[in-house]
Amino acid sequence: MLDLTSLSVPLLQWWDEHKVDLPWRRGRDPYAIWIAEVMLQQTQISTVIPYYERWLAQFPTVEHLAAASLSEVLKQWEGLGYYSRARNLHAAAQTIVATYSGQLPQTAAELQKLKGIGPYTAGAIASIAFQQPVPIVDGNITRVLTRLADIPDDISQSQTQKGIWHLAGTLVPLVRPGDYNQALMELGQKICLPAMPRCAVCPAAALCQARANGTQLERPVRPRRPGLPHYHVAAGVIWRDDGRFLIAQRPLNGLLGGLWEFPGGKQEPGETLPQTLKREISEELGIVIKVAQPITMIKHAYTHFRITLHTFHAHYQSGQIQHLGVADHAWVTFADLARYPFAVTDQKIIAALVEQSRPKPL
DNA sequence: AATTCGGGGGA
DNA sequence: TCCCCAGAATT
Repeated sequence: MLDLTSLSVPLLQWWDEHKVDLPWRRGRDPYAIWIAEVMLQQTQISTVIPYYERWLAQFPTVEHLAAASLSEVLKQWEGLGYYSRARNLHAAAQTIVATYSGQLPQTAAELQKLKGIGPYTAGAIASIAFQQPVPIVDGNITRVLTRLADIPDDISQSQTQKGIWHLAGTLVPLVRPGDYNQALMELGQKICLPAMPRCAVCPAAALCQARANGTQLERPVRPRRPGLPHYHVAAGVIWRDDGRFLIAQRPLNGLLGGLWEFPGGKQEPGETLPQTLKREISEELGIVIKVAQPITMIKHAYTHFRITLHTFHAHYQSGQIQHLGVADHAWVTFADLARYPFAVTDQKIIAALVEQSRPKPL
């Protein structure tokens, strides 16, 4: 049987020499580490850094976050994706203030009771902020460990995941567990790369079973993903006679929950796009509109499907607005938009509107 | 156990 | 294009 128990020694030695300076490594504030770990869920470091800096400036403590409104919180998260993370951070902050006296719990088990904190984030906070010798497993560590132990099983299977977590648990050292966990992730990020692992400079190369077997590029084993469906979506900038236009807030749960948008929806078979828009506005808001000229067309890929978003000018005609498929609505001017959190596609619509309303050069 | 949640970066 | 990313919650 393979012996990886000595892994932490060369790994920590490598990390002490090569570790990257990151904003969340400059202090020991558990709150700041929590924010960083949640932002880093499924999100790359370079994407997170500017959001992290702005967040801590706006919400420097858990009390500041707990006291903020959901709109303020979503506005700070705007563009980062997986918006339930922001809603859960907000809710967990209020729990921490109300039932933990404003202090994060120190054990992984207690941390995991908070909204938005699962096995990874609980282990990360417990080991990095509180020096608890508990394991973590993320995408990087999954790749490193399936290579070190040359695990041939499909990592999407819960049985395989369980095995990887168990292996990770046997490797965590009692000294510097947080540094060790970060080092293992950074090894995956800098050395044990998905398509081109740099085995020649890897501090764990001598221990690596996949390297010995020549199977590095076949680890980890993932299932194939089917092709993504493609939808056409119509959205409207619906004008009222006083020069204001309509925006709507999406339901708090589900895709882009709580974000604002130009209302509309998916095209159904046999429909023209203007028909789609008129129908969706009727179904979601209960009003009748007249669709006018097209504004712009935007392509966007989500995790499980792709869309082409067609946006039109439109005019309010009749009916009283009801919240049939939206959480809220507002009649606004351009100057109002800065206060509302929008998804990236709708930010592009706004940019197109601004561009078209600017006087054209001759 | 499988699906649903964003958006960007890199090969 | 496709893969990948310091995953969690829901069904």
